Amino acid sequence: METTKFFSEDMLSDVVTVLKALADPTRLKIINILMDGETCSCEFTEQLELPANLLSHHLRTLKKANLITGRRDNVDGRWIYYSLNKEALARWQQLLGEFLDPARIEPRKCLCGPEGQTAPINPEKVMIETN
Amino acid sequence: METTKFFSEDMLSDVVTVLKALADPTRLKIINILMDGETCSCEFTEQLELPANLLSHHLRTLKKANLITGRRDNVDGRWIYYSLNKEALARWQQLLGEFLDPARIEPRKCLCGPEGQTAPINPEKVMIETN
DNA sequence: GATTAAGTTCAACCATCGTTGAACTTTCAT
DNA sequence: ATGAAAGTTCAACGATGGTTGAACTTAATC
Repeated sequence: METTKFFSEDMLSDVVTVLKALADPTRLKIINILMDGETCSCEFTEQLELPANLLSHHLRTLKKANLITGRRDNVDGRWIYYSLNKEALARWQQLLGEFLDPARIEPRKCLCGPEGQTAPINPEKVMIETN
Repeated sequence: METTKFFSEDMLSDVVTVLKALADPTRLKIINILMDGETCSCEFTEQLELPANLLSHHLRTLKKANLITGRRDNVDGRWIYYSLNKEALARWQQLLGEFLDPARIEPRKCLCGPEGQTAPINPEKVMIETN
């Protein structure tokens, strides 16, 4: 008997990648800053006080998780602007919301242990057996 | 000028703890199995094919994140049953859902870069200046 | 072309984490 | 008490990941 899988095996890897990308205080702050709209890296270094290379590393991690995108400045190509991937965010909000949904929890109790053997929780079965 | 914080500083650590607890394929599977209701560890070892100590380690991580609870069998105290912490799950579903909400993304563009200096995006301001 | 500025990449370090095997604890059975 | 079973804890290993400083790329300026 196999449990119904929520995430397919190939999707599991993506889920873990995104969750790992989210599981860092600096990157959570980056995402929150990006909620204000397209942002240049000067705001990151100002608000996060990170060296440029470390900021680059975290942005790279978020990029690999497909959570953000970057584009170069039209006037001065040295500058880069970063934005949240709105579609990806919506997708993960939805998927994680469904996965964590407490309504999915079933009231079933495990019957394979000693407790389930000696004290069945099903009242109907008790009635039938005692008839 | 400071960005509006979504997670308070003390809460940030809890968020990271939960996200790190979730960011592992085995633990995601454990959570999904627990969606079927209270479960003894025999189901875990059967479905996950993990050595007992490794399973114990992952359950411990989920416990520390306050995502699951355990209780001993009433008949045979050697057995332990695990359940999802429904309230915690509901709370994180809510919080992560709000945090990731794409509706929070504002359309603002960064004006501090070269692009913003030479080509203002505000049409009104352009009208006024050319008048 | 040389120089400066914005970002990235690289190598190295250190901490964390998943994994493993063994020792240990707790609980029940004989 | 002795022994077995269910879980936990411990120590060690290997891999991953955040951090740092230096070298490198790319792009604009002189």
